[in-house]
Amino acid sequence: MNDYVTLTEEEKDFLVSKVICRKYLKGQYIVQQGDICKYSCFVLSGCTKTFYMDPQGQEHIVMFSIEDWWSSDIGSFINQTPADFNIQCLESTELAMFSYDVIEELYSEIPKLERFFRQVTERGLIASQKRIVRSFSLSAKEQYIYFRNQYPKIDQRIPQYMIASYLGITKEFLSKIKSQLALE
Amino acid sequence: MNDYVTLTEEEKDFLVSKVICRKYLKGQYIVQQGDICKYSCFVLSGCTKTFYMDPQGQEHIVMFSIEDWWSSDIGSFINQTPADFNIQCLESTELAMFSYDVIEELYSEIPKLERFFRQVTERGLIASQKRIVRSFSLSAKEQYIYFRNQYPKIDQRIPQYMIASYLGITKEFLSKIKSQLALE
DNA sequence: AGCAGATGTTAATCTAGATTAACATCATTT
DNA sequence: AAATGATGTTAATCTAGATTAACATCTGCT
Repeated sequence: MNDYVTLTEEEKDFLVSKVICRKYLKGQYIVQQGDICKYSCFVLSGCTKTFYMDPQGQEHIVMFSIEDWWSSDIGSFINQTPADFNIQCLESTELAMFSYDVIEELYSEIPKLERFFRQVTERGLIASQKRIVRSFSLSAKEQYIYFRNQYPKIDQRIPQYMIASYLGITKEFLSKIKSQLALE
Repeated sequence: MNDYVTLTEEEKDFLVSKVICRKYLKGQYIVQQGDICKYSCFVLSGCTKTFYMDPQGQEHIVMFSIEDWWSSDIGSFINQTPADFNIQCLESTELAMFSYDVIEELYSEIPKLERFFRQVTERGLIASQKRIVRSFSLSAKEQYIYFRNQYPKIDQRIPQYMIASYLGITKEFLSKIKSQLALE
């Protein structure tokens, strides 16, 4: 965060006093579908997956969040409505958690943060739109190659079947793609 | 916009003095892929399509913007980098255009606008994420039904082959879906 | 009126990716 | 070390949606 906003000592103290730092264990849920998402979380260490469970019980992974990423169901957080997504820790994960009430307070106390969070959201929107374009202009194989480049480390940290779910394909087909790529 | 921010008379005057209102004709481009997107545009009347032209020359429609929507390549606008998308008018279209330089000026003169644009971006991000989820949890037919409900009017205003492109399917398959739905 | 270009439909064939199921590996637990 | 459960691979078959191509309609234009 230091890269994006410069805060005075008092502002820093105020911010730190309002943020909740908490550690979750592997497997624990930060948000469950249907809950109201009370916190917007900055990942200090570890890894989370954000996923949607469809009526047929199929899991669709929307994003992975690793160190220095944000993790929350923004739709639920912003409007304080039931979450569409589950967020679960794939590893032991440390979070800096901004609660809904506190974030409004932070905006009025430290107007620079309004700008900061606008920019965070802008980057999120840009990434999300790019993902839509990829999903309909690239083949599954191309998307997997893109994924591998985008997250060179994450690939080793999470199981293949979750990568398949993130890409919107089956684990069997991902396996086929990987063996194809190995031959090339 | 009046629904989201309350401005004093001076603020209103200042805003109006900085915004460019312009009319485009059907077929004209507001942004072309590779350009730097200089304006973030609010659609006063008419309709635009935002699309990506892939290396094979295939057109992929990312969104339609009608009255009261925003239309821009935010990625390009925010970072002042070459645009990934084309934005073209499907009808004669009136826009309120906020230039990159002016928007920064507006944020510092009228801090309330910083909040307003953060909220606009948040709503955009929520919509974009929901679209991703739909694209991998709904069949083409279900997505078309969703589209028809979401934009009951747009359906009559734009050609079928563009709707197909928006849905990420071919026009022939959309035609098949429509005749299936007509029988039900 | 008649022609050209843009849009829409139908039907036959093709393919990327899904599904199913059998088997392989690897960790944990007992 | 054997057993259980979680993960990964391979191969056979199936299907949603793509492609191609022929034919309608529906413009506007001369």
